[in-house]
Amino acid sequence: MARRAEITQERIDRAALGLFAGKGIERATINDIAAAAKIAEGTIYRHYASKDELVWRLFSANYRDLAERLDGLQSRVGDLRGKLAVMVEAFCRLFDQDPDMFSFLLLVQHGQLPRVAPEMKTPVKVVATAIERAIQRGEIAKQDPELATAMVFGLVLQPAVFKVYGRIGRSMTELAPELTEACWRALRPLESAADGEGA
Amino acid sequence: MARRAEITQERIDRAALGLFAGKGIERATINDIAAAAKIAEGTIYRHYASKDELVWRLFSANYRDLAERLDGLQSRVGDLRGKLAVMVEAFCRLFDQDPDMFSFLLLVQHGQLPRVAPEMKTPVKVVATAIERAIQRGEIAKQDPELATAMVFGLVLQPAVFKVYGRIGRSMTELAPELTEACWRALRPLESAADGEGA
DNA sequence: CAAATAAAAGTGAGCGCTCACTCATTTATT
DNA sequence: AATAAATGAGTGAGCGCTCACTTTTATTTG
Repeated sequence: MARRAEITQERIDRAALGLFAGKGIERATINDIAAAAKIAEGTIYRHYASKDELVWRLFSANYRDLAERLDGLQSRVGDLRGKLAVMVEAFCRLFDQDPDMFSFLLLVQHGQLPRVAPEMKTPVKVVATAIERAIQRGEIAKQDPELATAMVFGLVLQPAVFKVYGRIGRSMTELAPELTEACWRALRPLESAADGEGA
Repeated sequence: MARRAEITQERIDRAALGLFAGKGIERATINDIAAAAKIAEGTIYRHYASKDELVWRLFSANYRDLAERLDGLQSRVGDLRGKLAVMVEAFCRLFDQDPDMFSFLLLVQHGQLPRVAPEMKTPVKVVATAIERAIQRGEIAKQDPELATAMVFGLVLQPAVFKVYGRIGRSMTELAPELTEACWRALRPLESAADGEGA
């Protein structure tokens, strides 16, 4: 059993995530990470071939995980309004639970996104698919689904960024209903489904 | 006359902006910048005391400039709807004109924002002030102005990010009216001002 | 005006330092 | 005893920055 190694790897991952989120990828050195994880520098290389691989694994695992989670929730609901509600809620809850992870994802996305394989499930694809179907179904107005996806992401991510900078006091979870409402209004729902669920 | 120096400085600025936007601050070396500007490495230090200062000047000058521009336009219009329209339009136009600058601003904001003096005019403050006044005036529903500001920024910036990644084909300028509309809907306008200006 | 002088701008080899990565050795697990 | 895991001093490439020197531009002088 490689129990010892597992524990060590988890310590590395946690330490790295925190440091990356706190001071950025480049400014967090392998030495910093080793110190924070209370292991030796060389040990990190028993678990990862390079710093680059560490960053990539941390990113891709968490990114895929988020996508998987959102997709699981979304698939249990029929209408886009409901899908948005559960996904925004889940995102906000996860953010409040582990802000470091989201700082990290936001921070490295620019460097790592180009690496994601085209077939990988991503949060963007999950939301985009839900929106496309809602357009076909006539639940929301006809529009560019990519633009609609971008707007939904912006509507949720930017408040998260503001929160990271301390510009917003309330927790993301508290904001979730408002954000869902805002997404819904931005997407120009057509008059047919049940309206009037706002706070 | 220091004409020569001016030209050189502009070459440095342009080269740096492009490289920073393209490969990130840390991965763009002073050597890269000098090569792209077709000058010697040491010359850069006749104009900037350090790489850090170069980054900061590039950021703060452009950031302040954007704020100034938005504020100038915004002040000529009375209602929030109109203010948003001109600001979003201007932002989109500037983005299309110089995408590198926006990639750069988006990229470095995390590192540089903590440095901005509290009294400095920023795009965020300009928009936030306009929204606060519109709430007081009863033009839009009562709500957290910081959250509203975040939503407006997300609604415009995230499509810009998508555009940078090639997920959106149309130019930002083309999208401006749609984005303004989306902001307006997200902000929950109260029924009183003239509606029906959409595309 | 040209020649002489001063000042500014540009150059690039080299320096010091940081940091990702290695490896011979030690410690823990089976 | 054998294998796996951890250690940390050591290594060298890469980078920001310096500085002695050259070239260009501006100013002064006869």
